[in-house]
Amino acid sequence: MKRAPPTILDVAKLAKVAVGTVSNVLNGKVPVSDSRRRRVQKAIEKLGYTQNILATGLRRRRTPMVGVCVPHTSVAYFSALVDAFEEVGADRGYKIIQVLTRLDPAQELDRVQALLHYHVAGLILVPSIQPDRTLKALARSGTPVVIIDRPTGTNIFDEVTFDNRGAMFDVARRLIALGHRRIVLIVQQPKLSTTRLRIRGLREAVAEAGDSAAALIVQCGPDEITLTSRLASLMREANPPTAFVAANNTIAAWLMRALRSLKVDFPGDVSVMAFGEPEWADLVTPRLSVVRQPTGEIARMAWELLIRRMNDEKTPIRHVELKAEIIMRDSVASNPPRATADPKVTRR
Amino acid sequence: MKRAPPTILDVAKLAKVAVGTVSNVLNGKVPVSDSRRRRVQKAIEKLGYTQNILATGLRRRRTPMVGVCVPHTSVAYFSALVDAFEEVGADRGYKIIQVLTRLDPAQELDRVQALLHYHVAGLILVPSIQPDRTLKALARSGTPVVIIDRPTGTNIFDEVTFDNRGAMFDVARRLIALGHRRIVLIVQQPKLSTTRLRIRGLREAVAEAGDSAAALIVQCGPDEITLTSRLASLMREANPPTAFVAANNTIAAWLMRALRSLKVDFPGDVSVMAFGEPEWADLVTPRLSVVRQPTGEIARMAWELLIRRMNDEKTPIRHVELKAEIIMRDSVASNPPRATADPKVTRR
DNA sequence: TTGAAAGCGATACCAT
DNA sequence: ATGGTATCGCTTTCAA
Repeated sequence: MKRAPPTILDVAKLAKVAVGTVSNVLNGKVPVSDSRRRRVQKAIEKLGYTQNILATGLRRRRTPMVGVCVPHTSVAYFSALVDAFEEVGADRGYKIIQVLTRLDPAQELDRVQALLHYHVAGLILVPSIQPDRTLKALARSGTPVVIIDRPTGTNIFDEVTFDNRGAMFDVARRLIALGHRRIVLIVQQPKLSTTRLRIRGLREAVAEAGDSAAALIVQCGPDEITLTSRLASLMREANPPTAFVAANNTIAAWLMRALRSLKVDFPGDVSVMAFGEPEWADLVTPRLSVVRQPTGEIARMAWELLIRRMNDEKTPIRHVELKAEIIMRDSVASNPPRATADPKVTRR
Repeated sequence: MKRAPPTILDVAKLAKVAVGTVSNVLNGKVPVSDSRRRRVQKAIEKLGYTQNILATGLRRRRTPMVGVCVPHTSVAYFSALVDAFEEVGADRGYKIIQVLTRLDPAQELDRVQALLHYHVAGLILVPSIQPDRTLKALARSGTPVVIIDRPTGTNIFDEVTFDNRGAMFDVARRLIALGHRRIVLIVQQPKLSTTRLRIRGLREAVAEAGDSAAALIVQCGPDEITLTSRLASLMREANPPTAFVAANNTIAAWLMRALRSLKVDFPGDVSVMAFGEPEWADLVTPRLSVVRQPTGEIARMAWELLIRRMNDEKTPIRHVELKAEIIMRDSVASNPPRATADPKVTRR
């Protein structure tokens, strides 16, 4: 039963006007007399006409959609971002579509190029470890872009990030104040700009504490098993770490399972923190302390910058850095453990 | 520095061939002599030419992208599906894009129509509560579609679902065998086809158990607070329920927090189960028992059906129903609680 | 095989 | 304001 969908020409014929007039009614940019406008609208209604975006896009060299590119949706932080953009981006008729870049520079380039080939009006990107080629393609295309979460170190795009260095610095300081001296940061991708900033923050805090404190960076490997075995050997060392910070909720989950299987008690023997706020943070025992990233704010701000840039390609470039919030729960305790109410259990 | 991107015409000129020849090289459908083919390829290389999908799509009335439409990404089940499709769909040059439908029939229609206007080659949809208009639009468009997760009750699209009725039936049976007599199913959307099937499964199991057993359906409302207050009054009743089943991980998290704030001990006083397998299922105490949906299989099967239909629009319609897996962990216990190893604690 | 030319469905400019 | 028409970049006959 499917016949060819009606075109603007069909509408024009039925309304007895020129195609240009129909186009003008559609886009509401050029004035059209009331009588014709009504005729056109009636015809559109009758025919069930809908615009062919491909044709429009071909002509206009731009289609009304905005791409949001994130690595995965399994990391709660990213899925929160995606949901937040959907919430915020209903504006002005832009349609939002997501593509997944999978931590892989090649796939990132591929997916972003696909979006560019569709001549999207704008694009929001969480860059991968090695985004150079993607960024170059983006710059060459002239498409409005807002980079989020991971600073590129360049000054060619608007950016909305949050203060990873500062957050990690604060976290480390608090751990140190609680008596922790060997702090481990578990990362997935050491080369990521955010990872680097976190490492820097950690090192700074440790340096501030003097010789007694040390920072360790552990790369977690691709799966839980690998992480577990790394932790096992780490905990067997002479002077094992007493505090762990996981880079995201996935690693946090691996870490907690690993600690349990290794019979390392937390927060008794070690303290645990994570970046991101998964829904289970306060469901587990002990409740997980986290660095809560301002996803809603990031999305709102990024969208705002994107709109601005889509309206005026040459508005000055802005880099916005937001603050994260540290939420301390039971998974962090002092080290060595302090005396409890029961005097017999006193240690130290 | 951005000049107009090269077109097929530029390539043709540089290679001194007709545009049609370039097109033939590009699509590899019509044979082209080796010498010209090489010239064309060299020219493409030199110019950095890339096809304009909008123009191609306009001509072909179809673009090489496949849309995946899910409600949210915050429900682990959906984000797992999205990731699985990305994994599976790298095939044959189709690009996958996601759109979010937000549990809202209007937004669903809107987003799906946006995809249709781009003349996507195919579409995978988790339908909303009231997908009628969307389905109609889809059917009219003639676009290959595979429905997943929620059966439509129609026979116009391929479907890949899993056996919600059977899974719920089995779960209820096991709970009943453990002595539970009042079983609560907490749902978000009572009208959803999957919800209905689960309710049916629950009712059947309860009926089988005779008069002693009862099924309760609780609608959880939009947030945790609402659910908590509903549960509070429920637990105050004369004959409070002893088993809860949550429809997804979000509700499971709400439920667990609610029970804790109400000081209801589980699995002591009540048992808890959930549909879906969030990463935290075995991190919480007690470890959460779940119905694990076969996301990978669903994605694989759906993709296969979609490819089949994209290649042959009139292949017979197939409905595939997969089985879920029930994973029992500590959150489910017998009721009333059985004697423990310690004889003094024996109850009943 | 290859080249020339007719659209695909819309926009935008140019007269009127 | 309105109608007519060139044009966007590509695919696809149709002849040669």
